[in-house]
Amino acid sequence: MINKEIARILYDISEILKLRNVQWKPQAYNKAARVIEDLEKDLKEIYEEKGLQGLDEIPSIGRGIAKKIEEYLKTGRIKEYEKLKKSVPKGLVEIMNITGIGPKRAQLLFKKLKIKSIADLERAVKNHKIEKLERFGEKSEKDIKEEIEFFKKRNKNRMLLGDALDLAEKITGKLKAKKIMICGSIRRMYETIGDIDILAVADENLVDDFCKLADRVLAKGSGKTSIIIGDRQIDLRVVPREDFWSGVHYLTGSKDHSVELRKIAIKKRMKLNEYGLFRVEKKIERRVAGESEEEIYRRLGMQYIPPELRENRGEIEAAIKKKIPKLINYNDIKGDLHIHTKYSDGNNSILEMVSGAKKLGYSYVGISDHSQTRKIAGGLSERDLIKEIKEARKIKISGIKVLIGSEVDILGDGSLDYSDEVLKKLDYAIGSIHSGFKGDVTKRILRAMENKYMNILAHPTGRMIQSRKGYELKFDEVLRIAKETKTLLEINAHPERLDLRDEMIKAAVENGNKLIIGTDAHSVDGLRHIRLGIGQARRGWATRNNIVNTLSLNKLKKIFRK
DNA sequence: GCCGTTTTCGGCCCGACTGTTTTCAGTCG
Repeated sequence: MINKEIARILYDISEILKLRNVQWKPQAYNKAARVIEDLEKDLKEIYEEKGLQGLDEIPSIGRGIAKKIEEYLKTGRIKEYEKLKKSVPKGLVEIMNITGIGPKRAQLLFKKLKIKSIADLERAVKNHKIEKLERFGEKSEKDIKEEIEFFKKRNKNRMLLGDALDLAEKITGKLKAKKIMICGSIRRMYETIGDIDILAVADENLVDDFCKLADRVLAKGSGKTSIIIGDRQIDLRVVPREDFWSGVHYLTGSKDHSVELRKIAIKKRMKLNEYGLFRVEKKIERRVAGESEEEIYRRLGMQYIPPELRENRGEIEAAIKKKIPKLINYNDIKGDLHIHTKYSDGNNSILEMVSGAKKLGYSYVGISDHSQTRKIAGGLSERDLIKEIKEARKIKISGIKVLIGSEVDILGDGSLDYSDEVLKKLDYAIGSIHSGFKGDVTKRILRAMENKYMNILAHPTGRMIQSRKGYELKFDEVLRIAKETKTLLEINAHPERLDLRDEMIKAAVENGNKLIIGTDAHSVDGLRHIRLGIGQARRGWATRNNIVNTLSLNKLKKIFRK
């Protein structure tokens, strides 16, 4: 997608401008780059439809940047960018990737020591040239040395939400505090995580105990401590009890959301920071909110905004108009229907998976092993499937009903991997694309949805976070036909998938499609990932009504009859 | 460079931590 390329250029321009001591513009370019990165629609498409005007209408993009985008779309380059690149030594921007080195220090290093790459910097450290510079010293040199080492082995990939959540909970589990909460992008259930942010009201020893977990301590203060574990940064902020919720709000972000709220506060002659919301009168500040997040939003004249929506993607406007929907809750799910067992490529028996589901408090559970063509995943022949159906039908555990389904491959021509005769014996069928990503996948999916036995379309885009882009899909078409054929769209909660993505869930919700959250669990442990799917659903503005496995089994069965 | 119920000009979020400082600049999130 061209958006990523353009965003990268704008980021680069922002960094170069910083190096050149240009005021304000770097922020403007940075903001525009972030907006473009997050944009659903292709810039090329927008430009073809509405021209320069269309680009200008995108928030944070004005005449200047719109013209540059136009130039890039037309010619594949931006003259001013080429010029800017030549104006600073290549590699100087790279140096700013070293933590602790910003534009000012990068410039100084270049001016005094002719340093224009990380390799140069490393040599200078070795020869103890840095510590002699003004405003540098022994400690700075040592820090830079460590940061270069860290930079080299740093895994630049962000963590998957599932992994980050597990790690964060492991850390908070080891700490003793009066109050403690995981904030940041984890609390927003963003699909990938950079740093982990934790806020606490301290017990004695909290900060010391936290530092004992560290491989490296980056900063240790009474309010803010940063450590590295493995190749991950974890920030701990400690606040007095009365500042806990304003602190949580601040640390949850997103940054863009907070900045927007602060601007609104200023217009109302107030000030928002991590200590609360303050009314400012004659230079005297009086706290008017901060006991709770609800209070902060209320005093700003808007509805409460749940963390999963705080991305400055329209939620603030909606909250002012009191149009924030009541999102699905984390305890609303009554059953999980995307589950694998030993019959195909799962690790546990049907009985073990059902017991695991029962422990989660579900009232029903569905088994869905792979179909015959998926040999690599232990796909079941028709005979084996009939055997599995028999076994599943025998399982009786009080309080939980067992359904038997299948995750059936959608074949190259859009037909399903079992005959209708076999599909008829199942309680439900999930259709999946597992191969042939290059072809016309939309066509295959549309045809498959016409099959009256296919109730659910699994992981609709086929993407794997950070490793596979997913197939080209005419999503509007899929939404339309899914609605027409009463096919449910899955929100796959597997940590590597989270498919549908948040914006697509929102589009589905707006279009009136019904959705279902499934874990794709291959073990009992995998069942707990349902919360990732719920988080994703919430990020897509989904309510209970949009998600069918919040319904009782009887109501769900009615939906299954196509 | 972007943006507008104080503004089409003049603002642009806000505070913590660190090192080298004698009151602060630079960097970070």
